[in-house]
Amino acid sequence: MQVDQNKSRRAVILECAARLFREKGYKATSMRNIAEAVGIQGASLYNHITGKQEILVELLMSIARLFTKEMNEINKSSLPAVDKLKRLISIHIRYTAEQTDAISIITSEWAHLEEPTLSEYLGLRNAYEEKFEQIIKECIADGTFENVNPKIALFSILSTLRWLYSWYGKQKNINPIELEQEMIHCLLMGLIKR
Amino acid sequence: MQVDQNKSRRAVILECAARLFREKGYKATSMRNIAEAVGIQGASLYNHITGKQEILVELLMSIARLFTKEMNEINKSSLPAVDKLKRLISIHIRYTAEQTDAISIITSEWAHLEEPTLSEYLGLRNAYEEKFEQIIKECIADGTFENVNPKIALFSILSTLRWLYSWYGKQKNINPIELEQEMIHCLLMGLIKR
DNA sequence: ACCTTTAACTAACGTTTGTTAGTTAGATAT
DNA sequence: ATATCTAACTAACAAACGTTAGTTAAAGGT
Repeated sequence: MQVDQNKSRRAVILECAARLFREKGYKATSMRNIAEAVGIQGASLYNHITGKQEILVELLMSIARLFTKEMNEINKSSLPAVDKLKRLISIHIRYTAEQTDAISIITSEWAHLEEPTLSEYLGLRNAYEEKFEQIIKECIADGTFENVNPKIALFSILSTLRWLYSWYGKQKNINPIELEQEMIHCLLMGLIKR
Repeated sequence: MQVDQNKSRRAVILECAARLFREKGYKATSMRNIAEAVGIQGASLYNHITGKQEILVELLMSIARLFTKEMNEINKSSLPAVDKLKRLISIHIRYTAEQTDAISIITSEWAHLEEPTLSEYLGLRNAYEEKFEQIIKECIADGTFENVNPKIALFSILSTLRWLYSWYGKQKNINPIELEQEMIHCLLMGLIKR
């Protein structure tokens, strides 16, 4: 029994599917498209996965759980709230660079999840956003931020981080460290008290 | 000949299609879905439109041309660059409120455009982004903004404005005027020299 | 040497897709 | 009154879809 090769084959399928889902979207990508990218026949995919939806679930939920875990670890720390935000920005940039395809899918294809996974995903997302907002409120409460509307600040920061993938990679002459510094500046400096 | 009713029927189809494209995506929305929303049979749609792609083209390009026109008018004015940015933010918020479905589609479904319309759309979008970036550069040149990376500032602002639709409307207790003020604050204050 | 497992294959299924063809009832124009 | 036009209908098409069934060749275990 070659568990190792089995797993790697499955990983290749997930990888190819992620790339195609990103390029064409979930619905526009057929099982035969994915199979062709892997180099096998469409029906052969079913030796490794139970169906198309399972691919989406696996790609999406693994990322969702990753961000949930990171958020929990940050909240366990005793960092000042504004440093928690900087860590979050840093994490978004890192995962966007490392797993661009999967990040792209979680941002733009989550609506194709079927129940009950859809509810599970939305639960994780809402929890993440609420914790994010809570940190922003802390920044206001401890006097670091001006008295901005926390929901608008949250939305402004999160939408930029989520759409990083569509833009990162096209810019050749930006290194990740500069990017991180500039984004912290653009996203947070408007909120910090002067 | 009832041109008026003909036009309104066509408008209803575009409206229903926009809503469905937004809710389920272009590929996941069938012609029969659209027809059902209108209250006719699928095949009857073809008395008013030439096909599914035409609906997407019409919805998308009308918005693209709208933003192109607004950008040109702003650039014709002799406003200070930072006020041009404020006008752009204002315009994005207004159209997002007025035409949420179409705005949603231009942000998330443009990739389903077929050639040659796809190239035409991307041309308009690139021109818009370049003019937007040029205004940011003006703000840096005239000393209003700090010496930030203009591409990162552009991306940060634009992604927030583009994703407004996914978020606006869920927030009951925010009026458009407050939203505009807060967004100008969140998006621009981090850039302005202190 | 024999049995089991793995992972590929071909063939086919029932459904849905976008679209076309042909028809028809009612409104409008002459 | 007759002809034309509009906008709906039913029926059907060919293609593509996700998926299932059954088969086969090779690899691994005993």
